[in-house]
Amino acid sequence: MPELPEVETVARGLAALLPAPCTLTDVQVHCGDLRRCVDEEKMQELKGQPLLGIHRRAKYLLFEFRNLVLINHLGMTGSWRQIIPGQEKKHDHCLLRFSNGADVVFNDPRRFGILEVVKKGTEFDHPSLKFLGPEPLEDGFDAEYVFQSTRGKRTPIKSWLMDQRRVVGVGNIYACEALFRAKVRPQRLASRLKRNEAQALIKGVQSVLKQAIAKGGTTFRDFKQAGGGEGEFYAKLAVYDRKGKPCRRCKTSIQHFVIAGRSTYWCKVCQK
DNA sequence: CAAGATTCCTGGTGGC
DNA sequence: TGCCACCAGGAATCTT
Repeated sequence: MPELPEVETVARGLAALLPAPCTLTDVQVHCGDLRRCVDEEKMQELKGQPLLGIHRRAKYLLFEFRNLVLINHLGMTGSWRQIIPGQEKKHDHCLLRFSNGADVVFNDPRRFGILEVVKKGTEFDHPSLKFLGPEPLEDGFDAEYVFQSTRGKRTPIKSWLMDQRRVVGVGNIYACEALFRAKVRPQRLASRLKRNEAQALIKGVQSVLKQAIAKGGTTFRDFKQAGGGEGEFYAKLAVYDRKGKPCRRCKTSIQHFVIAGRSTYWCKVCQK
């Protein structure tokens, strides 16, 4: 599922397909019924705009054009791929044609994705982006921040980690993996996190995200890179989707239960 | 007010 | 083999 490493991988893949200078020459919205209905008129305003860059903020992709920004969220099953005309598939929602000859298509079977055009400069005022927490791989996500902002929070640390207002980009898979690396049980209340554990958690989050980016993300069922390739981090997972399998550290059987409706995996020996 | 539950959606899977 | 219940989960919305 697209979390930070997967979205970063897609951003890099698209940037490679669409190097500057590159202008959007055509927009086709085939089926705009995503989580929020795609505003086709606004999408058409992108036509003729030079593409200046493709960036990631949290789990959002930002296509920066001269005057406008296309905000895209992959949801659960969103993917971009390059096609040659006539190669459209089921669940292709939108096609972007560029002056370098590249046609890229957004496909999303489960339709949890978002495509929205906003004026450049207003993208971070968008309700979906306005209240996002710090990037986990940038300054601001440090032990002091984690320790202070978990005080008084009577929610499991795993839920805290997945709350995009606290820190962005961490979803179910990497929350499980980061907590394993930090040796902290996912069900521990955030308020009970000690200072040294906050430090360990940061290290766990950052190390797993960096390694996953290096492997092109994790393909679990759906995720595809911009080129259609699969992420190779699945083989490196320590706990996620490993119920009953031996812990890579201590050989104890990996446990599975549900926290806040989300599948959770952990080692009862390694994590305290 | 915060935190948990529910909702959206489709394809893949496992059980019978 | 066919059918069907169930599961996957990011984020918005609802409920407690």
